[in-house]
Amino acid sequence: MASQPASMRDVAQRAGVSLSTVSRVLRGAPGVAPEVRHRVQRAADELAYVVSRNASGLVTGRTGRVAVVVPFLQPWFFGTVLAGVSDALREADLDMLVYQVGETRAREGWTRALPLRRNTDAVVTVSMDLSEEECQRLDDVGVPVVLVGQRTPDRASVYIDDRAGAAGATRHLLNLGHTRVAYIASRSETWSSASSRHRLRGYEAAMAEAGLPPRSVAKSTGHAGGELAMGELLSDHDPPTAVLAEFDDLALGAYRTLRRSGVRVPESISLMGFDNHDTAAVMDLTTVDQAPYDTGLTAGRLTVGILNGTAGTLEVEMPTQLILRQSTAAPRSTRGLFS
Amino acid sequence: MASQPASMRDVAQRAGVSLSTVSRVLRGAPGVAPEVRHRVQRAADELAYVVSRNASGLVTGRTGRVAVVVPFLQPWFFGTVLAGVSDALREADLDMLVYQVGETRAREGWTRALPLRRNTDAVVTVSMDLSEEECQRLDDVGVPVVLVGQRTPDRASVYIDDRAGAAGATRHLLNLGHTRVAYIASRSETWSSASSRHRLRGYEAAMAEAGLPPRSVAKSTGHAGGELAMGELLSDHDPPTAVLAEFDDLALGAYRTLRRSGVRVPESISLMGFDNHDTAAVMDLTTVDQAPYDTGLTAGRLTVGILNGTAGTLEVEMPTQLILRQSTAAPRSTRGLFS
DNA sequence: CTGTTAGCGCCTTCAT
DNA sequence: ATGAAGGCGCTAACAG
Repeated sequence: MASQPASMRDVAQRAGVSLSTVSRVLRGAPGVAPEVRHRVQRAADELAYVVSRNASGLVTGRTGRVAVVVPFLQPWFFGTVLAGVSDALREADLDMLVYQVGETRAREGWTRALPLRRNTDAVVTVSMDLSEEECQRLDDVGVPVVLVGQRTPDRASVYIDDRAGAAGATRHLLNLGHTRVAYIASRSETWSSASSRHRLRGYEAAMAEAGLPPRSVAKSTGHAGGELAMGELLSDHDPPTAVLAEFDDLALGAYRTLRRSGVRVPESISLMGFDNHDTAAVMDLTTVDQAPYDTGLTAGRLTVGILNGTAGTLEVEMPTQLILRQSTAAPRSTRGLFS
Repeated sequence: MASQPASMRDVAQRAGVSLSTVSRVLRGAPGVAPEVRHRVQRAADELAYVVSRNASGLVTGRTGRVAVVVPFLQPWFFGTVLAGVSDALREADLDMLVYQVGETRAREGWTRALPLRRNTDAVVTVSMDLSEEECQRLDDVGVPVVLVGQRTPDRASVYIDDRAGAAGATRHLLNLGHTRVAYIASRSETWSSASSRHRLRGYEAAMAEAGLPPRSVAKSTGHAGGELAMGELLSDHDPPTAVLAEFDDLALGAYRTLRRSGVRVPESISLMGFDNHDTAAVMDLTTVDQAPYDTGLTAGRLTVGILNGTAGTLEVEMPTQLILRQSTAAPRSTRGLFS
């Protein structure tokens, strides 16, 4: 039905007022008699009228839309961040445009390929690990940029302290009495993320602090990587009694190898992940939570704040939280703090 | 830099042509001399100019944007569907607007709350299980609606045959030689989804066909529901030797109960899920794949087709695929087809 | 093949 | 407190 959706003129006509009055009412602008305001409101409702952001944006210069750029959409993590961003934008009545960059990222100039220029009020990037040059190219679109999952000085960003999180996780294992604590890192052909580097450093720092030698393996990504890495660790001369993985996926892969080898968790080996993936809960895996939803929410609100000129701090560090489950325990042979 | 982003006029000036020529070039419209076309293109590139969809949409009546409405953004499933939709829309140079309805769904009139009216060329709903009335209200926004994960006669929709999928899964278990095959369903306080009902019916049909009595339990959703349901099944007089769960999450919960009870999978009980969730792979869970990415891709392309008036069939049924893993086997005591 | 003209629907002056 | 005019950046007819 409705071959032509109602326009502002229709509302004005129906309410018996002028266009400007309707505009004022719908925008919540002051200077309209309550009675009139009411009448217009009702006329708009009856016609199921909605302001065309297109048209209003044309004149105000604001689009009422925020672009969120993610490398991939599948992984649980991004969906969760997006949920947070979405909720925050909703509060401010902004729409969310989602761009999945994926493999095109490699290609030079993905930032140009996206029709960001005049179509967005702000850009939020999630885990994009942008170089300074890429950031500048984004600046060129002329809208505020908010970086999620990446800390960059003097830029609006929301991130976790990967280093501290990994160090805390390592200390948890050390406090249990473990002395041979190994680390499974990921390795990608294309590029190593800053987050990945920070976690490794956190582990190394905690080990150094305890005066213990670090031992880390990096095979590939995904649980395949975890499986292989754990295999290698098991063939060490003195296999570790505790293993921390860079993220849950790796830990689950490692877990699989352990199960197959008949090594019991946590009796013989304690295993820890990072991220608090859904599956970690099902598998009773001790891990580090980084609250991606909250990160998204915070980033969304920060974006809104910047747009409204009410933003305070531009750099927000989100806390990480140790989630204790059944996969870690004091080593059998050694006496730990809690045994 | 660029206090004012370049407009079409700037490009025209720089290329030494008129506005319409620039417009034609940028739109790929015919009737421009190759040489001029080239010159304009270059001018646009140099100014990093991007057409304002806002302005062009105002006159063409098309926004260049498609809204995708999902109940939630977190679950793996939706991210995967969105990835497919995103890729399809990208092919057609359309932007993707994402709306997470969440709990507001319950509230009357969520379809009004969304600024869909003049801001979108089409609406794609994912697993929204819309009532006829809700569909009609969506129709009122005056744009094509594509339903994903829901089959509704005479409406554009992309869905899987849940009934056939569940029946096939059940038959797999029957073919292995199982005769006591139970089903774990989900139960939500708020509403039962059509998909949920169809899967149950598929199971029942397959059992009936084999002349066996059905046995189903429904506790709650999530793995908690699976844990409880499996507990109940284990206390049956004649416990099942095979269990099919409505979706992987339930199956994983059930798996947890089995592990705790010392019941071995698949030696003592075969366990099957549905959906082919990430975790199912890690857990070696036999399941039914429904290729959510392909569903999204198909839905996206269908949407584009409808917008271009080149759409063929409006109802697309996506195939499901049995994924055989280690969690199902022939029953120990009975002789099955393959033992 | 190219340029000119008239709006698209709305917000913003400025008058009243 | 309200209305009338102008223009945001672009495309769709026309005219040349």
